[in-house]
Amino acid sequence: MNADQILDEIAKLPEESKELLKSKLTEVHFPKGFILLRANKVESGIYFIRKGIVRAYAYQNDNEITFWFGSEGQAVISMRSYVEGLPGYEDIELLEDCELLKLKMSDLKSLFQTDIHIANWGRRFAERELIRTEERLISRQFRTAQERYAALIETNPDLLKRVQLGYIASYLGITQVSLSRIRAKV
Amino acid sequence: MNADQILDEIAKLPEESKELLKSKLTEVHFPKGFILLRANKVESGIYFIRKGIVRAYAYQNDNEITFWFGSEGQAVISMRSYVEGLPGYEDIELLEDCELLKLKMSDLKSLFQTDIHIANWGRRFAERELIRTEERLISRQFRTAQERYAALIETNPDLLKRVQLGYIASYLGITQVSLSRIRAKV
DNA sequence: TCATTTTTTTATCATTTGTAAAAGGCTCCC
DNA sequence: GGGAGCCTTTTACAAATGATAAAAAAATGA
Repeated sequence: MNADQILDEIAKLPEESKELLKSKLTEVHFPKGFILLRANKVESGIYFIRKGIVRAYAYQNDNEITFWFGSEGQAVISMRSYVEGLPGYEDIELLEDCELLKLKMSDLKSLFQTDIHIANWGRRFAERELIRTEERLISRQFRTAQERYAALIETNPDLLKRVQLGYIASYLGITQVSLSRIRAKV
Repeated sequence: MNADQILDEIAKLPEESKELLKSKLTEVHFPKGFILLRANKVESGIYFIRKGIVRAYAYQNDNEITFWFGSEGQAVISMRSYVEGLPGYEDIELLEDCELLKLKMSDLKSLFQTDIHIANWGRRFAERELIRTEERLISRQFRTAQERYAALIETNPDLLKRVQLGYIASYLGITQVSLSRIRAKV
């Protein structure tokens, strides 16, 4: 996935604004296992995934909980750092070798002040993330673990092939043993 | 709560832009029990709560699930209508007589195209809602029902006084019986 | 390829949570 | 003051999920 595709997917931009935004992107590569963002740290960058898959996780007491997966086209970002300037709660780990586009939050935020198209692009970005987050919340509140697993297979069959079941169980909010039981039933 | 307070709380606006936005607000009153937004309908308005408390709920099979409460200062909005132009999943019911400020999405969206300050205000609005939603999701994924109840008392003691426990149990993702058990323990 | 490590499944038991039904409280209105 | 209706709590039982341990399967690396 290239920069144009990623930016356009969020919201169409006039050519001039898009070039402006693209000029702030730099390509970076990191290997599988690399920790891209750190919990309890104010992060200053946003990354867009050109290739690869990542997970966000945090600790509750002593056990690690995976609560997000990102793959091609998605933005890797500590929302708390981005929106509130506070340390985030999540580590982001690369589950494959990744090609990423890096954007400094400070660059983006100055563009917001001077280019109305980019300000609206940023608005669309937040709105899309909001809808995604709301859908995850509703899925969690309304569906049983079994239904959530079925929905995941439906909407994101890739994930099952690329991510180990322990992480998926954690994402679904159940133990790996429970996920195994669910898989055995179906 | 007045319009200035509500708008400023989301993000500061230059006086001129603020007056522009305020000129699009109209005050409306509805009684307790009124259904402000309807599920499966594309909604065209945003409401800000001056006074009162409301809940969002939806149906899963035959049982109703409350998944959001809004009170003074908060925006009542079908995010799916607002962001994607699609029918929302939620009914919004007023739990008290309410004083609301109504804003047409169409008015807001044209201001986004012409006033960069309002575009950034709209961006901040989405970002703040995003953080709130993310926090609810994380609370749900990381905390037990008992911890979520304790957190609710801590951060929102008002709610307990203004909303009946059946709705709160549903919001916490447990049955009213379970909530009773939790309350008995503490 | 074989040995080692990691991941997934299976089995058992303990705990939590849900369902259904009953009882107790509270409020409102006549 | 006393019902009627709604809200909340309690109880008993059933179902689902978690914890732990161990076996089986798959992946990794020398």
